[in-house]
Amino acid sequence: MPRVAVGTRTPEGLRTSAHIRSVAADLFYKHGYEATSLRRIAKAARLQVGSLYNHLSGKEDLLVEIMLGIMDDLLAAQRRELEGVDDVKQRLRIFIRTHIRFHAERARDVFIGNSELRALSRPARRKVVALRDNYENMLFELVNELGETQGSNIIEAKMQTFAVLALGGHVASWYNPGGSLSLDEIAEINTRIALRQLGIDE
Amino acid sequence: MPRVAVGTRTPEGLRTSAHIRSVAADLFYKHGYEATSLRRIAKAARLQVGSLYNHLSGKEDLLVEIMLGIMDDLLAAQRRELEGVDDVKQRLRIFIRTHIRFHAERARDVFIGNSELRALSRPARRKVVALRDNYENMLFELVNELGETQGSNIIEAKMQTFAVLALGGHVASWYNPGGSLSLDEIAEINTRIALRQLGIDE
Amino acid sequence: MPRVAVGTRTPEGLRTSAHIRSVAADLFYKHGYEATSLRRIAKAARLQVGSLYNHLSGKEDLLVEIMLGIMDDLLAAQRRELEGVDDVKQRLRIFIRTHIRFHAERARDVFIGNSELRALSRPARRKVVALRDNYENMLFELVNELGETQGSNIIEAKMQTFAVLALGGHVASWYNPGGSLSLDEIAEINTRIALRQLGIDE
Amino acid sequence: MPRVAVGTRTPEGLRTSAHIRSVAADLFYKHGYEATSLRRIAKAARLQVGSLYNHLSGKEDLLVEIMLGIMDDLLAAQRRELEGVDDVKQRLRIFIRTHIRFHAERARDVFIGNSELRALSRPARRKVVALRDNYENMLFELVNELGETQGSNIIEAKMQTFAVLALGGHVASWYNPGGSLSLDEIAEINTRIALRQLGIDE
DNA sequence: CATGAATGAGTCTTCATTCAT
DNA sequence: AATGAATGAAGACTCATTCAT
Repeated sequence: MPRVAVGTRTPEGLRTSAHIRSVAADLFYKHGYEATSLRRIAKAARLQVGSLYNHLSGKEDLLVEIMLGIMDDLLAAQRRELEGVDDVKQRLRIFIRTHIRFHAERARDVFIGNSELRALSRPARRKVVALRDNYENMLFELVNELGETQGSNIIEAKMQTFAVLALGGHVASWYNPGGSLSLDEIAEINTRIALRQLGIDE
Repeated sequence: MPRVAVGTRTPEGLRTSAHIRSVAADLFYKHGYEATSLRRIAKAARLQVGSLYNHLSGKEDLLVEIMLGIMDDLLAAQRRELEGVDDVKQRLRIFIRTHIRFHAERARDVFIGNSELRALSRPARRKVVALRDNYENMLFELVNELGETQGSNIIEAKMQTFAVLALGGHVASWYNPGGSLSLDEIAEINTRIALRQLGIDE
Repeated sequence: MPRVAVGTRTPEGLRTSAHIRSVAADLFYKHGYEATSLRRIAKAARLQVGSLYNHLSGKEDLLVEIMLGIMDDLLAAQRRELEGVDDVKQRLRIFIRTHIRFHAERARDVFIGNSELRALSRPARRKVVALRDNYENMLFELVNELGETQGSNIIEAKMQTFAVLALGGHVASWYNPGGSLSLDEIAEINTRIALRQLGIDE
Repeated sequence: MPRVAVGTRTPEGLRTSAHIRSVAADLFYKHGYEATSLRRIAKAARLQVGSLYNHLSGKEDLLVEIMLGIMDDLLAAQRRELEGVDDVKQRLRIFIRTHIRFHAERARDVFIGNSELRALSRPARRKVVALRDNYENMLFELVNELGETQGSNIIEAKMQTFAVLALGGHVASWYNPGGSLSLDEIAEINTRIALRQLGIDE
């Protein structure tokens, strides 16, 4: 179920709507949600401020859509990649690689997602947090399973889960497509780093 | 050289001044710098907004002081702990433990320091970034030395440096003094996690 | 000459047009003209805001039509009821009863007419005021005639005219079809009250 | 207990505060509450819009203070005038005269009070309505007492109560200090009109 | 030092209206 | 006729900052 905008029925309007969202995400990424005014977004989208309201119901809309969208996509990506894989170690490897890769590929939105949770109103935050907990649990269970089948390697499951997740967030905070390392290289290296934390060093 | 506030000569004023800073840090931590108005700070400090200006020269002051202060303290802590230690592996272990411990103990300010860089004006940001680069280099060099003396363990020095630093930031983002694990336990566990990344598993 | 709307040629359109006006009057009654936006009217009429302009030339249109319409109808009602009656006292009795009854029956529009005069633009206001003066004069002359033929009863013709008219307005402000008194009873009682003011107590 | 403004402690500020309220009442009277913007009020008070907020906590404040103030004063005036008077007919006469006189003397605020009830938020409206019910009851009881002691004169107590109150409102809607009749004359004439409604014609 | 008050630019949002489709 | 989208002005309110007292 795609998250659609308010009152955009024509293809033209749909493009405008998407454009606004893209421009807004850029600005949120660069300056932060609170520091980004609708004026600025409107100007960047070459629109009057009031016109924005044909495409959204309020400033928070823009943030909520980014945050829910990124979590929807992330969960979907993991489910897709993990489908049909049974071996725990293999699932862990895939989960982490997908996690890192996604966090690099979608760095902008992922970064917003990680830094602007506070800016959400309570009900919106609840929804986002639910998805994040969901995601965190997927990894936590894998780490636990790993511990049960390979015992000695796990130091403290919760904290190691956190550490892996944090690595994704950190990659998102500095990844830049024009850098000296390719996306594949970054994914590969950081996957190995994360696996090492879990005691898997190959 | 201690970073002092504007117009705080009397001991009473010094207390007020410190109180304002503490209250401000709490609010920055909870709601973010941009989302925290001077009015809110004034109310929390039981003052009128105008009175704040007897203790600071502007809103940014509060942020700059936190950010420079935390880096000063962090660098000082590392220098103190590392003094007289020569063995690379030992130095690394100490650096990481100090890093994690500091990030838990000073979670509030460290978290602000990590999330509000964007909010700084250019000149202030430059100063803070210089200190952070400085700090990053301390670790980077240790990681490199480790690689040179123990070769095979290092995957990619820069990225592993980042990974360790990120771990501290992440600890700061969830650490809570009332939690089920003690500060020592957290420092210990996360130090082991970080060392593992670097191929040191003991 | 009936006051018709802009661009309502088809029977379907005429119904839409009337529907808008009815919905608008409801909202003006409940929240006042200034506090009622075209958006709200459109939503209540299950239309888009832009579509309203197929049926009216501007927001004021809606108000002007109500206000002129109510005065047209009121004047017409009085002329109809008074036709062929010659006796002054009898004419007065009929005028007042018709006045009260009309103000209860048409409470919604009458109330709008009394409270939103200020909201009209100057030219529109002039037209409405002319009709109201016209109406006021009908009663004023009756009161004067009464005074001339029955002398002592009139205290101050102008003010007593006002008092009677005000009674209608006040009935309109609280009349509710579902109340405990019937329309006939209300008309009867308030007619007696008004006549008493004029010294006619029977 | 006087209803005071927000944050006005200096005599200078108090004067500004009173000035704002006076200017606002004028504009509410002339154009209505909804049609009066804070911009307009600020301009009329020779202030910046933002400065208004040193003297009030929001636009509604201005309205609430007028509406509660007028009812406080009206109730106080009646209590003062009725003090020590026992005879029902005499009390009624005094109540009505005071009612009319007050409605002429304080026409501006009384008119606002009568026309802007809808504009109030629910909690504010409740407070005002409670006072109005209170006042209405004072008269209703007098009318009932009159009916009990002089039977035949009362047609329908509730409606006659309304009629008398409405007369005050109507006087307030047209009274103008520069008119041809003095305040005393207006009070006298309208008191007689109102008493006549109640069957007291002297 | 603290305060109440002022400023002017800014915040998000809503307004009536227009118009191509 | 109806719609989605645009406009530009205006809405109430908050902001960081200044300053006389």
